[in-house]
Amino acid sequence: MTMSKKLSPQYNPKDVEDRIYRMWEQSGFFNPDVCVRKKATTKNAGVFSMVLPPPNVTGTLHLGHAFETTLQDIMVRFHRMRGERTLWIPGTDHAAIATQAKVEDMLYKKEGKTRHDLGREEFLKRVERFAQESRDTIVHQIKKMGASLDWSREAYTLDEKLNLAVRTAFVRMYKAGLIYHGSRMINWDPRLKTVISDDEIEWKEERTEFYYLQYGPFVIGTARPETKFGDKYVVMHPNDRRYAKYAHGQKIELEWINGPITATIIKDRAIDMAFGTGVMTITPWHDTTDFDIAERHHLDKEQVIDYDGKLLPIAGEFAGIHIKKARTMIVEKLKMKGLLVRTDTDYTHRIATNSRGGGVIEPQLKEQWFVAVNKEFRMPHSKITSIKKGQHITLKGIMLHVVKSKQVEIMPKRFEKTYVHWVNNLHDWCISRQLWYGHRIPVWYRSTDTHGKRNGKTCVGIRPPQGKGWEQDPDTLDTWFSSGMWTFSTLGWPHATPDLKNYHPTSVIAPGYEILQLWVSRIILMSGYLLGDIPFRRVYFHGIVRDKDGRKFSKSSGNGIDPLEVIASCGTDALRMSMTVGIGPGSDVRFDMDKVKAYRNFTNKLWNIGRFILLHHVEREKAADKVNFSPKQKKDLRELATLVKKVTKHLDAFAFHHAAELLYHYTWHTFADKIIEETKPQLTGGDPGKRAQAAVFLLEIYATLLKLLHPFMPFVTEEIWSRLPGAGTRKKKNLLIVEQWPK
RNA sequence: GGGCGCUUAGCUCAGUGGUAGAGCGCUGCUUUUACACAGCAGAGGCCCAAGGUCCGAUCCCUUGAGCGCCCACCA
Repeated sequence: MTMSKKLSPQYNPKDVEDRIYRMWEQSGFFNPDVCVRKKATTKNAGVFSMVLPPPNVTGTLHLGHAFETTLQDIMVRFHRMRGERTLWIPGTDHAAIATQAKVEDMLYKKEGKTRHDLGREEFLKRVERFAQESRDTIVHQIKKMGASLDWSREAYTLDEKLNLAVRTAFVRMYKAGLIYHGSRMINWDPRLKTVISDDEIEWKEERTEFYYLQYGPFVIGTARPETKFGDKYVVMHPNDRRYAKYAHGQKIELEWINGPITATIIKDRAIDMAFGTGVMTITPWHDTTDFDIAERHHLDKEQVIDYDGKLLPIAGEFAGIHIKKARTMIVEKLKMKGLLVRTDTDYTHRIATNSRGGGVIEPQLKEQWFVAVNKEFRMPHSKITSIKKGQHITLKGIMLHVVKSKQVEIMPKRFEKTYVHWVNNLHDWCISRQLWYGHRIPVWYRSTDTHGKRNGKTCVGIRPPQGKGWEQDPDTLDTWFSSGMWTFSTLGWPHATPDLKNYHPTSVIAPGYEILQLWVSRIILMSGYLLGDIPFRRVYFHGIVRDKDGRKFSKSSGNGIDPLEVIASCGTDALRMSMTVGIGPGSDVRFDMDKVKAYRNFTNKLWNIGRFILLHHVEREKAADKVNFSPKQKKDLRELATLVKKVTKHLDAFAFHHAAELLYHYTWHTFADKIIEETKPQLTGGDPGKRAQAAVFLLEIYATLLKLLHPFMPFVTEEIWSRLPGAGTRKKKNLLIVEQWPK
């Protein structure tokens, strides 16, 4: 009776959660090595391993992270309780461009300075400081979610350990010819002064004017007259009868923006005869399509816009003017010269912006480092089924093969199509960035001429070369290059560590579907080449958490909710349940505080069932260890056994929403509403033996429920568990986190 | 222009080839000694539309409508 007095009629998560989490941490059970040592599992037990998709150190976590963390922790706790050697690795991502942009922004707002005012070294110190603060906040938030991560293995994508992995990867891929330095069309952000990859682009619709210009005998259409200075090729379809009298290669004299020029006729099938006038001029330096046409016909390519977004001398009187300003001026001049035929005003087109900073992307022809995805190479080693060592293959080939052959299973299945489609259309991956925060490219040059042209020696190596005069490439690597190695760099690669041997390939990875291209596919690529292996057996994609009205959470709409606020008002267990029940795999979630409250009520219900049972605990003391159950009780226990089977089956199938709902329903509407109510007369009756028998019976079911509910609601279940007397046949009492999963 | 997803109770969403489910909300009763963050009772649905397959469809197939997302170099 004494214990029950301590229990208040309302469960108060604030009194419980931090204490319980500390207890788990001190127990060491988040670490599988400790689990083996303390006999919570064995050396030869099966393995369940997973990496936490590392959050960016750009600030704080949002409800999407809470959702993601919940799903993963459910898996991890389930597998740990099943006695598997369970490892879940935490960490954070330096998120090069996002973090740098954020710090630059703050620096400018607070001090009016740019990164160049501070210099590379000082600026990086600032970024490091910011990253460290973010990392602390994030770790705190993750712990508040109850995540049972092995903090002794925490990693950061910029750790020296991971930096070695990155350099090693770069060097190996370079030597295999899979990383090359070359001049290609890239996406240039004039604001952040860096290149970004195709996948970092965010397209925005924009209404602009569409101009029809007189170009000699032709009329051409354009939305961007400010790029047209260098246009000296006019292209049309070879089958276009309207222009049959013009021959490929024919020269035409015409009056253009800044005076007379000689244009050359080009016939190319890329032209859409039905669009506009069926004729266009090309700007090969600043447009992918135009570049391809120019390549096919060996045409000149001239830069028109510089890397600050200003026009170059080729623009004559407009040189030095920013393209934003230049457009109206140029249109004005065209009008004066009578070259403007007409203007459409309701033209919408899509402009590319940098999703990490918002700058408008200007395509440029520029030298960068790339990963060649379509280049054939000999597989250096392979654990992948039906790809042999020495076999000729491409990176794209590996990426497709492991998924199509189900060595990597994508769930829900519909995302497999997205993956395959994306990989099929994959272009070479631009991995260099003109940023300061990130992994420095492990390439050194000697003797550069005054124009910055490398006419001397190049050294690509894991360590700096010996001798004088070597200068390291100033650029850094795409943040996804290092996070693409996350599943194995965190386990110690390139060293052959025990962790790598024990826990790789990982069992599952559970990111949001929006990160399929950016991250998941990159890990498969990197792991496929560098380890000749799959990085994980399963990808379980979850959806996006939206607000009550279905909008995405974002800073601009000011609808962000801090998970910690929700936890403060309803507790972590309630938040976790609300992000589990009723959410189909891969579907988006609308966050609703009312739903959290509903599960806070459930948490309280579970708590009060415990209170009630403990109230009658004294009766149980007098009972024999083993009691005989009545036929009705046996029937109830059989029903419980069925529940155990169903819940286990659903968890194995990643159907967390089903498992949670079953448990919710059984606990409340079968156990509390029916079984307990039916047992009450016996429990409060005059026969002490029967009273004790009833208490044992209820405790039997309740103990099983606490175990089943633990992955979903770890705090309240562990707390109640710690107060329960030994139930049924249990001899020694463990922490619930390592209790054996019911069979 | 391709591809994908969604359309089920007032709201948010699960779900199944055989008379429809949850949470919240709503109505009525109950301050019963675990819980009012509760209990009991209840109202509420041509499961988007039209065809087809089937003994039988909300679930499978076809077409269409509305909404949403992803991908794509239309100047």
